[in-house]
Amino acid sequence: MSKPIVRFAPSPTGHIHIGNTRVALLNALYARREGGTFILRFDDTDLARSKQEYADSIEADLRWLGIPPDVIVRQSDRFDLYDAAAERLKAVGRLYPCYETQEELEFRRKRQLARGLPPIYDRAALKLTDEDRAKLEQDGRRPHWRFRLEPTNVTWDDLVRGPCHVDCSSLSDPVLVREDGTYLYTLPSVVDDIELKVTHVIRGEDHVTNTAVQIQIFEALGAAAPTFAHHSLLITASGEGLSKRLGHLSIKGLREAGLEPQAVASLAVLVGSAEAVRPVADLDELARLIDFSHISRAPAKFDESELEHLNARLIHEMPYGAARERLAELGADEGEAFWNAVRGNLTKVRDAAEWAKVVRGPVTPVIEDKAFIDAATGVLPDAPWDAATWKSWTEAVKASTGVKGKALFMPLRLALTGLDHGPELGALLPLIGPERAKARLSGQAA
RNA sequence: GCUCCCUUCGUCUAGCGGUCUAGGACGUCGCCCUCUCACGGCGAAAACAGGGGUUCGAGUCCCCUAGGGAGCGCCA
Repeated sequence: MSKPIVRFAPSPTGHIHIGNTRVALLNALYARREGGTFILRFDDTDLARSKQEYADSIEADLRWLGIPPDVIVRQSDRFDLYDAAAERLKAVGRLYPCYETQEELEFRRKRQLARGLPPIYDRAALKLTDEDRAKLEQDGRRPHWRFRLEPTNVTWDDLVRGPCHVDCSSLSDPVLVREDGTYLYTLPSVVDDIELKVTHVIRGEDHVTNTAVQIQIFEALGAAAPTFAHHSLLITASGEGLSKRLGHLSIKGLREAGLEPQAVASLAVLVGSAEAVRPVADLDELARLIDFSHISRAPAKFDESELEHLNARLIHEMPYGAARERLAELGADEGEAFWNAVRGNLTKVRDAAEWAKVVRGPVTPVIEDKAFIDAATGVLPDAPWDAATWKSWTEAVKASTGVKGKALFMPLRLALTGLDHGPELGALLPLIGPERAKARLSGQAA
């Protein structure tokens, strides 16, 4: 089998969210695993709503996720192609002009709905004579163009959903070209899939009905339809669908919240599949876990708070090398020993800054029993300090004061770090060092 | 309103007629580790939406009901 060519085709009319990310990742990772090509195609035929700002943001999000596209195309650059395809469809009688206004259509839909009928276009325009059309044009009416569907039961074998069928006699002939001559998404999508030799269309199940229409267009254009894979949609824990309104679930928002891209990717790819949702640090490994036949057909409820858990677990095993650059950006790069000491206490990498401050200071010590702390200071081992220093010191304190257990350790922790919780002091003490430790034990902020 | 899809522990799911007293993961709870909070280890509780069929036998097949999702745009 040849290398797959896939595409992620957002319209740049907003920021992408975790639901879009699922589509992007499934496409990109599948292509990566199979040695194929991942195309980012901006479906920006709606010039009024598309914005460069959003296109830039989508590209940045994909890079952050670790799936930069191999190819980027813009539908707004490709109108010639669509014009040619439209002409071809007109020539074979599959694209016909209609003159109803949007108000008329809206009215008819409402009336059909009210009578319990599906709101389907009645194809009145097909009955128009040349004279009728000439008269309408004379009156200043401009046509929009519909694709004439064959009333067949279109079937395909979906990689996720298995055998699928849609009865096209229950569908409206789709409008392909607007009154102002611009294109709706349908025709450009099919034309580009043909032109770009897309082999697999991987997208959400909201496109299932569109697929039947598109298969007819592929055929009308003399092309073979690609393979389709329609995955289930994500819904929030409270049961609502995802929309662009959910700003905090935008990739931008998640990034700004300090989450790791791998945490987001792991959830987006694994939820709603037979694979256990778990943090996968390596995108190649995540790619290996994709199995279209094991993606559920039911909508997957996902819990945002799971993102934090995933993130924490990712960080607990994150090697210093992977964290180093980020720590430096935070001004919290205190070396490998520091990272290994604190990572188990972190939920986000940025939280390391708090512990860097504990190590580096200044820390305001908390001392309740000055006599005890003074006694402990008296038996402080000489420099240099290492991982064993804490143990030998606390044993000396125990021997000289008779204090043990929590009563021994907690006052020392509070004096040294100012906090009642945190990483093991055995690891922290050498990082704090004799100078700062002595100052803190004497009650000074250091 | 109509069409399509779906319904197994709290959540994501395994299950494709007997191997299911229903398995895993996350979460929860308990125990262990331990100077603290975490991490880690071990263990426990926890589900076949409801009702009819078919069958020797149903989580698995069929029908109905209920619930959920999607679609029915001169949006994508």
